Amino acid sequence: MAEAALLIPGKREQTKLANREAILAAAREVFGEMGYETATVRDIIRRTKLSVGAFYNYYRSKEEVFQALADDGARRFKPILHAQYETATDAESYLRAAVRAFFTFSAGEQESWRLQRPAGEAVPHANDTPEIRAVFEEVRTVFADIMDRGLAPKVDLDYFVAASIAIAREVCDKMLERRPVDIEGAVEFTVRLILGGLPALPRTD
Amino acid sequence: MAEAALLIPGKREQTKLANREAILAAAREVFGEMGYETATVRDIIRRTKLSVGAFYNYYRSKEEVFQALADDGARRFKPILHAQYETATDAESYLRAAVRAFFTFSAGEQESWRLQRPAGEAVPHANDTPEIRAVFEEVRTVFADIMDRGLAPKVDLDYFVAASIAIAREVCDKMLERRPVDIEGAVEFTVRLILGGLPALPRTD
Amino acid sequence: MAEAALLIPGKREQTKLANREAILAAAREVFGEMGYETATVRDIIRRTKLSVGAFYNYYRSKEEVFQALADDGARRFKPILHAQYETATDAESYLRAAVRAFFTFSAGEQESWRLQRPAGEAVPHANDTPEIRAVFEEVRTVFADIMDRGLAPKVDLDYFVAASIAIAREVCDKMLERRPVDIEGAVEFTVRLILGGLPALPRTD
Amino acid sequence: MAEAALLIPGKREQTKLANREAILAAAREVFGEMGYETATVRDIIRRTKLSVGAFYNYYRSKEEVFQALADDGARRFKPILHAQYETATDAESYLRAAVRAFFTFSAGEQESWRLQRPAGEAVPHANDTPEIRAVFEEVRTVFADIMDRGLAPKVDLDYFVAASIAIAREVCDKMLERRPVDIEGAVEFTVRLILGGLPALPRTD
DNA sequence: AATGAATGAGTGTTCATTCAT
DNA sequence: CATGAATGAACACTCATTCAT
Repeated sequence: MAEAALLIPGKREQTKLANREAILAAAREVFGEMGYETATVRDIIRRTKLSVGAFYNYYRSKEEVFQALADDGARRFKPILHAQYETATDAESYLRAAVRAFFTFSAGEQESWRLQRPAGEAVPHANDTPEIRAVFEEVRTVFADIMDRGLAPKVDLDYFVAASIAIAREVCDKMLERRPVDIEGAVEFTVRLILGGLPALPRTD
Repeated sequence: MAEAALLIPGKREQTKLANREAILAAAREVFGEMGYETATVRDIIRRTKLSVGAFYNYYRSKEEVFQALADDGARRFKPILHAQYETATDAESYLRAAVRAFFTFSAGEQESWRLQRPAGEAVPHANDTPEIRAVFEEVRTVFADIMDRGLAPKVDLDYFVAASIAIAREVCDKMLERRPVDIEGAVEFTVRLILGGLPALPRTD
Repeated sequence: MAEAALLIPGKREQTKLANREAILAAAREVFGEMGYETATVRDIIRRTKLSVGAFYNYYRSKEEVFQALADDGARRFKPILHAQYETATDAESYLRAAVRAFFTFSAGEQESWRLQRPAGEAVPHANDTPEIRAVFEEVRTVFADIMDRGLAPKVDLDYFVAASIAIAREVCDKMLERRPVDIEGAVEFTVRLILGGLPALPRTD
Repeated sequence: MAEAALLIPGKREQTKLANREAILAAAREVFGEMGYETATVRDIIRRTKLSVGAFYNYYRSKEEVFQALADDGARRFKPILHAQYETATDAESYLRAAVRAFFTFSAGEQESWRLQRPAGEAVPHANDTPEIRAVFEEVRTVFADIMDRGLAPKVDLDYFVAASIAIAREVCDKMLERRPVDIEGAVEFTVRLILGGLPALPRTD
């Protein structure tokens, strides 16, 4: 029985997991709708069967659940992104696959992160979220590799990656505002802008 | 002496102006460093020789300084932007001038909007500031005009403008992080990426 | 034991009730001593074992405790007043019973509403409290009825009721300042003044 | 010239006096409309040609102007009241004259002290104002004298004076709410109620 | 004297976090 | 572990009063 506990989770462990997940889901909604600062812990647990106290059993702070959310996104997205690289044959096919993965992922996050921005608050583009940072690092690594292997001209990598991600993020935003959501159109636009611009950039080699 | 009073502002008037400016400057810093929600009025006046009460002599609310800040930026930047358009002969020269103006302006804003992010808060890219919105509108108008006049291929204007601004903003950010700040290099990179990508984009005509 | 839980309230429930009552009592004192505007929420909770935050667990605002206080008084006093009317055989016996009820009630409110006036503030005779207004309405209705039934001469009802209540209130005040508190003497004085004066008043029929 | 200064006031003294009076008048309005606590010094000086600073040249505090207001009323009303006593031949004629004087005075105070009560605030019946207290003392003295001289039955003077004043105040209030304001009717009602009730009161001799 | 900007303690209220049950 | 009442620092904002001009 003690061994079993290590393998199959007891009811206790299951509820614990479910609760963690419930809080995370509620937090995703709430942060999306109101922004980190405006959202209160009570707003989060209200969308849950749990109590304020329980919240603190699962996360040490409001801050922590925010990080968890970000980490969660990164954990889910990074492998997808890397898988694209493994199977890609050239820069274009990698980029297209990666952008498509990102857009699909974002569209799937539903209107969760769709915001209804409070007054004049800064849009939580969450540029510095571990989630985005992970993506950033992955893309950077991949492009560095691609350029190293001579599959693309060498350019200012920092600028290029930052710009590429910015394009993707912004087009993604606009895409999600339209009905119906046209992922393929947005992917095409993004990829062509990035790759079309690439050869025109100042070389660094 | 009595006549002079009509022409040159008294010391009082001068201090008042200086105080207004001091609060605005402090607010620029504070909002930049902590974001609108996180920043407190006390944070702002702490960087000032003034008291809480004085803050409310100059601005009716925290919200109002924020707006004033935004308006101020828009007021200063939009004419510059439009002037470029008036003297530009083609899309490229306009874009180059506009981007250069934006980068120079931003560099001039010093490290005011330089950030040292608090905890896990969303970076105030201030996407929705009237300042940025004004820029956005101006750029959009200009590009619509350019495309109408056949000086550039017709593409999805919404995506294109959003992406262009995103590129500029992001490259500008990176540029400001480097020492020395190389405005011309950043301008060149930005313009080439945008205009290089433009012909590759899906046409809408 | 489980069954008992259904019948007798848990300790928690009891403390909550006690706290509500404590806040109400403290508020009664504080508003009595300083008036609504002057009294601060902190003044109230200071007379309590609770914290500022707890106050807002029980009442949504300073305004709400004030209303609760008023409603509480009205709820307790109005039925007493009306019961007197039901059992009274003539105007005098009703009036005497009602006045006695009011004086007894007021004496029972202890020195709660006893005041030790701050600076130059208007004494909160609380003329406009729902409590008093309820009394006012009740008395007015009864007297209208009495006059309609010819049990008393018809006079200016507005003046008469206002004057009667003013007399009662003022005599009550003075009564409470004396030691020992002589309810019967005060009742007698009040009733005789009102009913003695009534026949001398200008008729309106 | 130095002597003249003692007799006829210079321009300086005249403006000073006028300013004091202007503040007093504004304060009367403002306190009447908003109540002592709610009214701000700025509310007062705003109805004046003066500045905040000037306010403090004439009165040391908000509190002081309130007192001054009360004293002013007392100073103006007390002589009128006493004069009635001097010329009165019996209790009734004194009372009638005094009440009429009071009602006329109050009606003359215009809607100044007519209030537009803020939310649930205690009505500033200003029971404890020096003005009212002066009246109270005068009436008390006169009635004590009248009873001593056997011109009226001896009753509980404290109760009687308090009740009489309460009646007058309340009927005055109601009178001022009606259009047209009928001073004589109100006087008649008040006097008859008081004097009609007087013989019925418990004797103390 | 007159001005009105400056001051800062104080107000009602919120909310992340703790802790007794 | 779960609960939700308790806590108190913090917030935006007000206002009587002071003080440099």
